[in-house]
Amino acid sequence: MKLQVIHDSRIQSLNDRDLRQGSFVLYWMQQSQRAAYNHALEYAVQQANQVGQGVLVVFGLMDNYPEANLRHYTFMLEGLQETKAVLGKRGIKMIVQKGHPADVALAAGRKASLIVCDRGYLRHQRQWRKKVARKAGCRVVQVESDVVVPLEAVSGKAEYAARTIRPKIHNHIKDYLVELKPTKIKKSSLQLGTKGIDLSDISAVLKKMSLNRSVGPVSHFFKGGTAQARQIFADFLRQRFKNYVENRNQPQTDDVSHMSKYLHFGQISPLYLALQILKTDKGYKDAREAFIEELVVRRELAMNFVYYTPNYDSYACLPNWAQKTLAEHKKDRREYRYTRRQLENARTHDEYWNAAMREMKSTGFMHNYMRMYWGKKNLEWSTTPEQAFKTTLAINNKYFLDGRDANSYTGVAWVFGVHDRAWFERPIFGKIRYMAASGLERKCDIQAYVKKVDALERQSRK
DNA sequence: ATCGGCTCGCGCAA
DNA sequence: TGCGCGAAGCCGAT
Repeated sequence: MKLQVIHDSRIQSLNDRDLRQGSFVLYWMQQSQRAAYNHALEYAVQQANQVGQGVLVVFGLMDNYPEANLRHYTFMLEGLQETKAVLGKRGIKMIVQKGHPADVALAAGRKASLIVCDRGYLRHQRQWRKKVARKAGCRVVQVESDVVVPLEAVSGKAEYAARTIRPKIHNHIKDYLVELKPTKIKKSSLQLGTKGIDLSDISAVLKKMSLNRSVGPVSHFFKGGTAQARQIFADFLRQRFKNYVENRNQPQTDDVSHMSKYLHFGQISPLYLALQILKTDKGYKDAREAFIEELVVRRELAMNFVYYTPNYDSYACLPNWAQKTLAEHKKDRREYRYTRRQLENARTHDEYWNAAMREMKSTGFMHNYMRMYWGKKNLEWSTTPEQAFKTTLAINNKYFLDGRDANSYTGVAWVFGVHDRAWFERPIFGKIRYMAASGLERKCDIQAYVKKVDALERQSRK
């Protein structure tokens, strides 16, 4: 049987240890929480087939995950439940165990011949993998499955802007837009004795966990899982894709893909989405290009940012020109100033901004165009830019299903000048790009957006 | 409705 | 070293 192609650039040994005479190959799943289009999983299957063993998949479910709350945990568990079931049908046992992910991986890996892990670009994700590689008694191999073009193949440094990374990505993208079909397994792992928690009742699992419950689930808007993601994306391609170019910056419409939350939890593969786009009618050339721009160029610029910028979550990550100009305007008079509480309660004088905040709280999502406006106003209405940065990131990560993503950190930093250029100097913002309510009125039907959010809020109260 | 100016720095051409 | 141009804009002039 022909092996599925996994480029060498996706595969990295994280330690120098050898394969061991164990009883299975362990796939420690953490970022890529899916059964399909998962290079780490397929690599593990290939390796297991070679030594005549099965693949055990383990996921570490942690109490009090930093900044996560009931909303995020619910969405994630909905996805994990499905992934476990789908893997089971393929003869692959998946267990979810409570504990710190690295500890769970190490414990499950004691009898493994080899540990395979997937890849994440945030600080803690990298630390966990490092720890497992250091302490494991066998070889640990990391397989990238979270971007279309592996980061190091694109660039070895923090890119300055979209325009600098764009040609570098397009130089390689063709090589990586290749199908990844499931490799047939030679030996089932379903008989392995290792026990995990029962995922059949998600609310029962959640009840027993220690976690922040201040923000409720949004399953009636967005349910977690690969099947849901595929369904939403298929609907997008069928109904909304034709409007994408015209409407993607029109917040009163819903002509967006809604994939970012599924991408964040690894429930859908960016490669799968890109390949689906290639299958669309060639007549939608502009929409195809615009979507690939968002999915690959901008998303992978965000990955590049967090990977090569150690302090991606602090104010000091901003470029010098941005910090300088904001410092020069620190003392400027602020006509409006709101506390974090006022902001979170959507109690500002600006009904457009309030609507954006309400959409975020009630659905776990905010239209992309409003995310920019929302962030820019946080900067305008905070006492200092440093405080604005902190508050914006905190609220972002609290309510968005895709909070704490590389795109969250990059999106917030963009508000303060990252990947952007200088503009006409004005109060508070200095040379940072400004956005105004009048711009919303000029460019979109912002009243219709407010009404849309009113309706969404009513729906969420039901 | 459309246009130019504003402004910084990267990366390429020379 | 010079020059073009860019993650989503604003504003005033025409």
